[in-house]
Amino acid sequence: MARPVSPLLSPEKIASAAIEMVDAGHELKIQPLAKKLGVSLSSLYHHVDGREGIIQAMREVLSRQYEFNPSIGEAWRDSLREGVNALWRLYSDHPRVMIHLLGVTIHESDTMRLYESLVECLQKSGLPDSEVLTTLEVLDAFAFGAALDALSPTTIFAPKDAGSPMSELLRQHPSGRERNELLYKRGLDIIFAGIESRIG
Amino acid sequence: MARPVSPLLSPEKIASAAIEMVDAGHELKIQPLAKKLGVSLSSLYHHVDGREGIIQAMREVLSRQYEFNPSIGEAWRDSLREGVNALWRLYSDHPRVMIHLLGVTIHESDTMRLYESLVECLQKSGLPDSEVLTTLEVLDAFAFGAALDALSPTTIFAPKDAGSPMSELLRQHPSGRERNELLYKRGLDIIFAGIESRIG
DNA sequence: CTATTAAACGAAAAGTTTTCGGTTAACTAG
DNA sequence: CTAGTTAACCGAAAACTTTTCGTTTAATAG
Repeated sequence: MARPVSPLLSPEKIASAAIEMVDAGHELKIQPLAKKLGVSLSSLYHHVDGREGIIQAMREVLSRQYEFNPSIGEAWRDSLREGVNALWRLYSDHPRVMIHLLGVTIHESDTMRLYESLVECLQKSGLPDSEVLTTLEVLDAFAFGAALDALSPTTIFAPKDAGSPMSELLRQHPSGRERNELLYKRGLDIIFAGIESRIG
Repeated sequence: MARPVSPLLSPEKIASAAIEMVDAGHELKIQPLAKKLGVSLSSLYHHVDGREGIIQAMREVLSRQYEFNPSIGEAWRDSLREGVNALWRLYSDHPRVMIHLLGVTIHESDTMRLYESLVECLQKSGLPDSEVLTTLEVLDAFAFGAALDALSPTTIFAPKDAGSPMSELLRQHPSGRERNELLYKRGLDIIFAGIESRIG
């Protein structure tokens, strides 16, 4: 086969397929990716610079996808919560992809704007300037950790002793996605309460 | 070479070398690992079940290394803080190893005991039973996220606009290890304050 | 003392990623 | 409306990694 009338591939198409693949729990392998895209293995190399290039492309596709426009005139609490939720969605929709992106830094262009919005919210909150960035980092770290938590097996804790204080609690504890979402919501509530107490 | 007088290898030795390797920022590859251990490639396969087996062995070595014995009669705040610090040390001493362990679940035996201690602290705090496990998960997710944050490049935020509100803050913001530790300490303070406000 | 198991090795096999040479379509000048 | 260049694809080979296998010899058990 020679050059087709319209291109079959593009960095975006490759990245999207790779994201699907990784989200589905598969390893990021080039051969299966080519098969999924219906092209030959070597064709991929005309659009991205190997495995590493595919990861870069995934990063770009995801940054573009998760924009955030804070509503004007909203209370800082609400804007901040919305903004962290956007971050959480980015992370928790694609935790497996995030692992590949860890060394790479998403922090740029579109995502940068999200962080800047969050900084503004925190400044409005009355938090001293010296604490704003660290607080943002705390929120980010929590959202990220909570998203990766979703990769844990459905039952995380499995105490040997059925009579332990933990076993009793586990009986009424949700699992799976429900557990993960509760963890995020509760954590955010706790951190917000913690921030308020620093302000007041 | 044939069977040596005393074995050159063991799962523990292999795991420790692998942990060193990964901590140093290298990929987990079998050939370099064998070289580092001064044995032939194939010898490793007598002690561990391939790559996956090495990861299991790393998990076991690390779980054993990070035990935690809460002091009797301490205030719950102090015990809880100490316990979370133990978790944080485990995660932040080896963030790159943690990435390999993500799907595998450390949560067992030694580490399990740590979680159980933390549950007891939280119960003593007066938090309603229905919130204890989720709160533990929040602390764990934060510690994990904060540890992975250390893998980010030294300067995380790099706004284009030098006059943005963020740029000003960045000028007085620490970087590298200092930044990461501040983030953890502040986050823990915030979460503790948040927990207190739920109790009170 | 002999049989079995353990620990190592080298070489081959299996699996993945990357490169290369070849083919044809699209684009760009003149 | 060519002719030359570039773009997009393919198949095959090369380069790397991981895993398996057959062989050698030391330790250990009966």
